Amino acid sequence: MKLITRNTDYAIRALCYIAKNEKKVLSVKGLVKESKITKPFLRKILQHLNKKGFLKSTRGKGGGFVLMRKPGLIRVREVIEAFQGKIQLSEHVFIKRLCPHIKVCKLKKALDGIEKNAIRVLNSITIKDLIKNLAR
Amino acid sequence: MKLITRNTDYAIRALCYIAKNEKKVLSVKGLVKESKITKPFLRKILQHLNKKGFLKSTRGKGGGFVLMRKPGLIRVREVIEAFQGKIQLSEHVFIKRLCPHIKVCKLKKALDGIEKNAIRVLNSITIKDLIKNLAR
DNA sequence: TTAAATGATACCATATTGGTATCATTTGTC
DNA sequence: GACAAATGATACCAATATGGTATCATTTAA
Ligand code: FES
Ligand code: FES
Repeated sequence: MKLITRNTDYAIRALCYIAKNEKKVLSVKGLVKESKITKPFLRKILQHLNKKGFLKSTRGKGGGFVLMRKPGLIRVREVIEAFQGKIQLSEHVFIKRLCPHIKVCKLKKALDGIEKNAIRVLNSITIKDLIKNLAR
Repeated sequence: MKLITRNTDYAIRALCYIAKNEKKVLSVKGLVKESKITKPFLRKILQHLNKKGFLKSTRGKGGGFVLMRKPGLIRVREVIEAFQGKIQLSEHVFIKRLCPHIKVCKLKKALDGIEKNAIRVLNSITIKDLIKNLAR
């Protein structure tokens, strides 16, 4: 029951690294050295980030990726949702048929609350926030 | 990314139903009617609840299950953990190798906070709370 | 003795996640 | 134009977790 899958985790790291080198066009090859992820897997992740509008790619020799937006405008919540779909922790209702108790169910309300909190927190953090502390 | 799996969901419902009929020994057969779950699957869930100390079973003809503790002492968090293991939302650290940034990582801190909140909320809800509203 | 119950366990089906491989296309450089 | 270096698209495989079924053994009341 992880909030963040490996895909997403890698994606966030990749974005951080690209953000630290703003302006430069970074190829997968360059990123592989930093991240210790295999090349084909990282490629897949970057391609996805490209499709979802976080990165802009340039093809051909000397190509690579740059950020589409400023790091301060990329929210962790968005990255998570790009890879894992909308954050929905509160699915609890007897399979799919709508439970007759849903209006009064304390558990449902609790789960909704937890979800809301998670979304709020994750939405408040941007890539900029993450690279600030990582001195290295 | 659900906080509660089907197993757990069913288990909670079963506990609620048994709690509403305190004192009575309820067999799987009886519960099946109420819950619309198949018998073998429900059996598995009840057996697990038994092993984990939520229910006490009596075997043989006329046997079945009763609660081991008062509904007010059965916390939703415990039931979740009995089926899904410890609530751990915050796994984010470059696979398993401990990330060098873990001390300062804002994301890690955020995830920890979300997890803490979830545990707190789920720990505050008992089976008693859940059956209070379900008039039926 | 029999029927009704749970205990234990092994098994299968499905979905999700994690990861690899391959071919096609673009583009800078010689 | 040839070639190499890059991404695009896509198909595929492996591992794991979840959801669910089946079967045989054991206990117990009547
Ligand atoms: S029991 Fe139906 S929504 Fe909680
Ligand atoms: S980046 Fe390592 S703990 Fe967050």
